[in-house]
Amino acid sequence: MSAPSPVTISLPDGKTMSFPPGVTGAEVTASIGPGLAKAALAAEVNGQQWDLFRPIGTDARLRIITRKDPEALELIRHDAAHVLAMAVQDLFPGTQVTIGPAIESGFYYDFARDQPFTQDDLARIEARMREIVEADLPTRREVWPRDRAIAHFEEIGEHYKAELIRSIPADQEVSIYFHGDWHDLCRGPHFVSTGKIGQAFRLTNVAGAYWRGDSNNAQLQRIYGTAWRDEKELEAHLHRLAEAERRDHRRIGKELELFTFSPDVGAGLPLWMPNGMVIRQELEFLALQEERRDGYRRVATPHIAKEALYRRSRHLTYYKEDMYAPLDIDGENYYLRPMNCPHHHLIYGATRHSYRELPLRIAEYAQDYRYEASGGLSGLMRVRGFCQNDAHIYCRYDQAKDEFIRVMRLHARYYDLMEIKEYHMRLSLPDTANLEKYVDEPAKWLAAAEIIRAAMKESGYPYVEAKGEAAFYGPKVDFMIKSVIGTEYAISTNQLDFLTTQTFGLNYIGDDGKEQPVYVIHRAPLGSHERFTAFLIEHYAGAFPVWLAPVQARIIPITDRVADYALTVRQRLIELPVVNGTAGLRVDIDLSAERMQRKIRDAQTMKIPYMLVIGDKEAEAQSVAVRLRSGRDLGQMPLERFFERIRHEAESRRDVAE
RNA sequence: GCCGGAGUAGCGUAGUGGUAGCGCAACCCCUUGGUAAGGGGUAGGUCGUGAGUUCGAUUCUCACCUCCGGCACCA
Repeated sequence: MSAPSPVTISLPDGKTMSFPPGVTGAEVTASIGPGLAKAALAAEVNGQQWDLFRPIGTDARLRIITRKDPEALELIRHDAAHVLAMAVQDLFPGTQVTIGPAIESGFYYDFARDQPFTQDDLARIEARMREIVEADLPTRREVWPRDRAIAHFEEIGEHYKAELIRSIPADQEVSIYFHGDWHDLCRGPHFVSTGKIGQAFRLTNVAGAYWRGDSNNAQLQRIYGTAWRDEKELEAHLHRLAEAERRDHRRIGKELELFTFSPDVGAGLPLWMPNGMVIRQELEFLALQEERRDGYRRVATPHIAKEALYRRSRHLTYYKEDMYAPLDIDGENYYLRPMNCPHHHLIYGATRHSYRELPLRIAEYAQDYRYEASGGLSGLMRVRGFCQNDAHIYCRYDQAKDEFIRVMRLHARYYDLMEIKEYHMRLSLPDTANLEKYVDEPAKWLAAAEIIRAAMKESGYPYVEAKGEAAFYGPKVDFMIKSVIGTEYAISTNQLDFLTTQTFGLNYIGDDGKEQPVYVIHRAPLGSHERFTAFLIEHYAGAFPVWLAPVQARIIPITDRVADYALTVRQRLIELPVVNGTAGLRVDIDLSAERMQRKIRDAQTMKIPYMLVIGDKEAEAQSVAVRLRSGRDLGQMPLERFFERIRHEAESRRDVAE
């Protein structure tokens, strides 16, 4: 980093410009080099817009950005990507460059090279990058005709670059950025020299990535790095990563003994342990209560079905790749079901329905199996066997919007209860340019999308639209969350289906005595047990509220003298009537020979909400000494008062503020 | 599925061409202790699975399984 001083820049018409006192002392850099090819339009200094010149028929701009500016981050990262490419080509001649953008928290560059980069290579590359930054090579921008650029990059063996330029319209010029002799096709902007990047960067990892994001293309090697304005920011970022790792549901799932996997069962097929099962059951019990309030009725259906069912449902047309191969039973193909809709549709179809009895809402926490791509499996977030909080609502066309809204409100109740705020809603639509993934009924797609838009508008929830994300049978609203490692998942869904009435012949008798088609809403506000629990583990960092905690209270006797009293307290807690509890309170007792401090530590490690310390004083007073996992000591509390407190928390599903 | 990396006791890890240590957990003994680790001892591993190379493989090679980081996929 250069010494703080006022900055003077020469501009194309010979004038120079110096910056006002406000930026004196700050590091000031320009987005394009002093070899500015064309004139500047405007500059931004400390957030203020400065008009400098009239445009001279060009898109070239001068923007002044100090390193303190948040925008500097993107420049630093983009510059770092260039310097990364320089270093790689310097150390590994013959490696072709492709693209290298700035991304959230860093940058990457994709290279074409036969040999993989090793961890040692990364260290060497990073060292070379530091030298290039130290050398402070000046940046220069040139504008070339497209054809010259293609010829040039082909000549120097950069075939990927040449291909990129070919996709630019023929009459356009392209900008080439030079850092010393090294140069790259680039739109810019860049700092005036490589020294402006600073040294607060790290190369983090290498990964495979397909050329132009298409798995039919060659696979390139992507080197990722992180870059910041100063060491402090870098440290803070690394610290955040470490914190995220501590919340990772895979790690906590192991520590708290919630679930496990076995190679002998298979990839993506989770085994729920007793502690994890508590969370499942409590979620299911919550769903049971909420759905009963909303008029749902429960059903139960098998995990498999014959091929004919999935032919009829169109799963074998649109969804076969995601299904496990069939089992041959007595010469017939049976499939593990990937969804529950067909089974539920058969239940609807088993009886006649009058318009008066609609909507009919049938619900089931139902097990599904999907043959997800092996590389996409991730802990409980993405699995091959899972249990969905599923329900299908069969209604009249004129009821669809209101039913959809009703489901949105159900989502809102769940999200409010669990204080889930970090998510966004996505209206998932078909890709009209690529309809083979979807049922070919353009008018019905439009009508369904309009119902959802109207429902979303009326309920007032913000959302974004996304093409190519719909189900094959209809559009939907997905609730998108991010895992702790930054991967986005749909955690809840609310879908509209116009196909089923045709494929399954589902209808109702209208007030005119004639058969009318039904509309179907598929919904899973709690997603699957697997993904939702994974999310909750990370959301709560394993410190579940009392209603979800596998163990809600642990009794810690200080001496053997009070063991009998401790056992009595435990039994009274277990038998305490709790309206919402699936099976009373979950309380255990630490009768080990360890010291109290040690027992407290063990309970803390398991993130148990309540530690009930019992010694002679408590036994004498028929009380418990209550410690919260936050570390707060609530002191001695009469038994009855503690019973009231924990019962209230379990029933309301809301912890008392600590 | 693809590219790369990795699999050693329940968990976290060290290590080696001559069949393996450490910490935590477990178990036993001593300690009966007042809010995050008292002390001592014992047991526990066919080093992911299978094949190959070798006098000898946990170590080297290959295949498979599983996991991790990305990419692609993701109702």
